[in-house]
Amino acid sequence: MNSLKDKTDQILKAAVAVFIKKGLQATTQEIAKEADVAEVTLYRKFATKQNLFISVIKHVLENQFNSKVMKLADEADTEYFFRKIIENRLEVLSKNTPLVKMLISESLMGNLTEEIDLPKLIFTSLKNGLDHHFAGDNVDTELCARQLGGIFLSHIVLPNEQPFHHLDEGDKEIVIDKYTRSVMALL
Amino acid sequence: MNSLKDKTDQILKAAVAVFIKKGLQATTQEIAKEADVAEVTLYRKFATKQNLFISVIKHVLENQFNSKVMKLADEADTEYFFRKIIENRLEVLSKNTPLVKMLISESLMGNLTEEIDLPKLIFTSLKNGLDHHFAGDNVDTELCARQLGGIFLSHIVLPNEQPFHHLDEGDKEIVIDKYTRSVMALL
DNA sequence: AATGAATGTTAGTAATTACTAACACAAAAT
DNA sequence: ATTTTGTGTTAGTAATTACTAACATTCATT
Repeated sequence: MNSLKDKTDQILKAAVAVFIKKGLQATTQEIAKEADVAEVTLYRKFATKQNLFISVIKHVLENQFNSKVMKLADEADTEYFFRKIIENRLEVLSKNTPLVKMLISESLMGNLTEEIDLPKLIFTSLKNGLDHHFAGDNVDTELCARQLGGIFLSHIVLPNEQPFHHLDEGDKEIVIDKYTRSVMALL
Repeated sequence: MNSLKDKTDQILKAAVAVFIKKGLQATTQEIAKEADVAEVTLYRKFATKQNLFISVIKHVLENQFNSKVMKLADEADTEYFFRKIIENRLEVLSKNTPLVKMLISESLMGNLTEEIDLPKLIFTSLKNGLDHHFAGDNVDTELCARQLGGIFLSHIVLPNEQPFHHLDEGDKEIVIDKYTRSVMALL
């Protein structure tokens, strides 16, 4: 028999894995099995599947997608600022592609817009950083944020290997440079 | 009682509407009700829900997303070429946002990748046009296609009103111009 | 008028699934 | 030692849902 240690983390961890594979349609049965707990334990801790789902999403948003945009926004050099944002976000995204795919999918389906407006989160996180960096300047930060978001989305939605895994370091820098130039062309 | 005219179109039309709202999770009951036919009629014509779903998607892909990219690719002026692609695709997308959201969502969920690889469709449609236009030139058409795709995706996934509905014609041209410059910056 | 094709109606099956109740048990806290 | 807490087990309910069978009906064609 299992120990009596609190199973909450165990459940959350398993739920992430299962929700990534199947989205909100995943069953509590599957999750319980993956977590190696009784199904009822899951209900005792999270009451409903929907609630577990939301908990999982909040959990991963807090722990795995902390944006560096604001920290970088203090940087004086705009080109460097852009390059670093792009570099950092593509890095994070490439390590969480299945998760992000699921999040976007569920968001587009309207399965989490009430509690968590993911597109808005992405967008305003970028826009706030840009607003900070370009404070006082006459820059269309909304368009820039959209463009940056588009670059990231293209790497999630469009077909591709893990970004840059097929490139050596030199080529990778060239690509990020090009992205940077393309965003700067909006200014 | 209803006429005996073939109900196939009626069902397809209703199925589009319902699938847009609920994705593959929509029930045949809902679709039959929306189409004002008996549920069994739907099964007699499409055998399974999955099959109806695929039929619907093939139908809309053929009828509503005919790409102009190839036609424009003959255009000599690269800047004009880009501008026209962007203009046209954003126009089409803005008129089909809910549909495209559903398609992307289901694609990311893996509910249609076997039969229809939507990301690949989008990507290769763009890339083929670019390859044609830049034949012989040393241009990273893959990166360009990704960038264009990113612009379109940003308008689907990120929060925004219908693209350009809040802008007058002059502002709209400015934005498309900026997008064009940003893609040209990749060359 | 008779036939056939397309559709509707009614009824049902079998599987899934979110969620609950009741009781048993083990370990930690008191 | 007793209580409390966390968990497991078994059993179940009520709802949903893809899909089918059998038969009735209506319209168009001949």
